[in-house]
Amino acid sequence: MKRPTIHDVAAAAGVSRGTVSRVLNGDRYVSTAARLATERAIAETGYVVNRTARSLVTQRSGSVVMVLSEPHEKIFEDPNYSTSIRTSIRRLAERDLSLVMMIAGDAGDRDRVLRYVKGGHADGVLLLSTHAGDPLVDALHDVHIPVVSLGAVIGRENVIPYAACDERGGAQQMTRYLVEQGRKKIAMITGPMDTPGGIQRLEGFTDVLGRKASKKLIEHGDWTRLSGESAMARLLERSPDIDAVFAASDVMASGALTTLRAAGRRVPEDVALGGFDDSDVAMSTHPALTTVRQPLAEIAERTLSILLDLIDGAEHVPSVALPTQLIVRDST
Amino acid sequence: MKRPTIHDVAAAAGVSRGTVSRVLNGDRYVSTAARLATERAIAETGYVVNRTARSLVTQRSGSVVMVLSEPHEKIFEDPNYSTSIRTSIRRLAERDLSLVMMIAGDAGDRDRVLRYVKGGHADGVLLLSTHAGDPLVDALHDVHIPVVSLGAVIGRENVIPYAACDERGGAQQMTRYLVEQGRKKIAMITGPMDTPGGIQRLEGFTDVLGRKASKKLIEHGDWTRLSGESAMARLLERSPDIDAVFAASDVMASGALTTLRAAGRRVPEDVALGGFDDSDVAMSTHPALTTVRQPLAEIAERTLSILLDLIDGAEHVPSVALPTQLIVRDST
DNA sequence: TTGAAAGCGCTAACAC
DNA sequence: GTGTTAGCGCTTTCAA
Repeated sequence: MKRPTIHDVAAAAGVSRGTVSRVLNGDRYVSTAARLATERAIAETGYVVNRTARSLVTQRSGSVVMVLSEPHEKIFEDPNYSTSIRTSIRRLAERDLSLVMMIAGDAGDRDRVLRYVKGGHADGVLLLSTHAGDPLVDALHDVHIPVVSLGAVIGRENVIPYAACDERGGAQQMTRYLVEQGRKKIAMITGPMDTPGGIQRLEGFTDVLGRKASKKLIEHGDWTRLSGESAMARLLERSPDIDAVFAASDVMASGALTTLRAAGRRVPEDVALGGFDDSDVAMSTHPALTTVRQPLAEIAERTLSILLDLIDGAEHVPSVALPTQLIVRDST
Repeated sequence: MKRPTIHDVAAAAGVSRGTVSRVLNGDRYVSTAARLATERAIAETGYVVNRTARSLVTQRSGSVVMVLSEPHEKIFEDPNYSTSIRTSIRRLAERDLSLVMMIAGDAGDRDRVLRYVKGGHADGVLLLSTHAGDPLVDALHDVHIPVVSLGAVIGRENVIPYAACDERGGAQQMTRYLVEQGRKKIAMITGPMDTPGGIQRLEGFTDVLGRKASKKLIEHGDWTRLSGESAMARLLERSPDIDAVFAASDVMASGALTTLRAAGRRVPEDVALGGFDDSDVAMSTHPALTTVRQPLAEIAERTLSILLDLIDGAEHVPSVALPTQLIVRDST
């Protein structure tokens, strides 16, 4: 049999389609009798609203797009995505909103996202890992749709609200700790310099070290394990007497660890190694990584809250930066 | 200004809405003149089709749901998800289908998924990590919607088509290799026994070892690192003279490694350690893990192909099991 | 408090 | 080849 429509329910309940719609949407102008009859009819017929039809008239899609702006290959290499995605799905589901995932790695992808949003198929956009200068950000903003970012969008901090950890403060914690441990020559492996984690963790590093944070002691990675390995190799070649390294992510730290070990350096005896994120890998390396924990689940929660507020019509919602925590393990 | 509709385009092009619809949908009965005028009008007005309106009449949603059946907390702990999700999004986007993600951890979740699908909001369902006996599987099957699973659904192998690696063969490869290396007392840490990876990798293990695969040498984990640690501890306590361990996943192997090291066992000298998946962690442990590579990207591709064929109306599409490859590193 | 009816934007059948 | 038109299933005035 065909799927029952509001029409069938109305017939079964002996009321009009308008009334059925009213009880469906919790309108208060419905008599108890009509409501009861309708509810019974809904149960009997096994009726399920057709969101498509509803969307057509309400102009609301009932879904949110999550845009992953990382180039294809690297997406998800970062273990941090997991928590964010899980949290987003859950929070959205509570509001009966669904999560549509899109990748925006190249121009074609960005175009697809834009068409999708312009087509009115999303009530909000959740940006992940957006790099500075991404044209999609402004394009999206022009569409006048609620947009939020998990982690700041460099250069658009004031136009796209976000929730993030205190990147700079976290990096300061780690650097200060390394200094307090008596380390004299501390190097850093940063993330990409067009991401907040790349820029701000380096800022925190130089905040503490001042002029001791010389160019020679800084290398850039791209968050991958492999980039950590090679950055560490360059660092070691240039400054063999390094006695500490702060990698801007645990994954890169794990890469650096491989290089250090291959070079015959003992960790932490010869070189102390610090990571960032407190992701799963931090526990699986040997020695386990001293790292900076960022409250990922809470960041995701807050990001969603901002988006939902925006969708509910809030004009402007402030961004938030949550405190990090230094987790000392065996690598320092 | 309001978003232009097919009506505006028709007016601008000087044709009827029907004609616009025809060029939009690639109908062949359109004169070149009309087509050109329409295309120009589309460009001029910045028109984007409203999929909602289209869905309402075509009864097609233009999206596919990916259902993650893992209990909430564990989702994504498995690094294998990443590749699957990425591949799915990409393949679907090529067909202009979008990917909606839903979690089905508890009864309420399953109900939501079912309502969504029954509501006609998905043209197909992609199952991930479904456990044996999951009631959602049969419920979904009853809805008569294309359903495919990434990895077999235990107990429903013949009703839900799937793509997977040759789980059993892969486990045989590893076990045989361990035997060939001269290991005498080989233990195994399996996955959950209601998943294909849990069951079939153990089968491969016993296939090779025969009665030497005694109960004493088998422990069950749940794919997490922690479960690998504790399973290893139980194994060691029961049989201190173990000289090899085959963990059904790299993540669990990395947990086992921690326990082995804490117990003073050298890997691989005292105990050889094999994993499964060839995920990122396999390279980040020390020593790097010997493991069984499963062609994740291809498995995901094939899964999507099956689903798309089904959506295109194919009656029955055969499941596939792709060959694995033994990757020898330093842990054996 | 309720019913009737006008669309939301699009596709597809039909007539020309 | 092309225009016209009848819905797809729902919400939301407008009257009553």
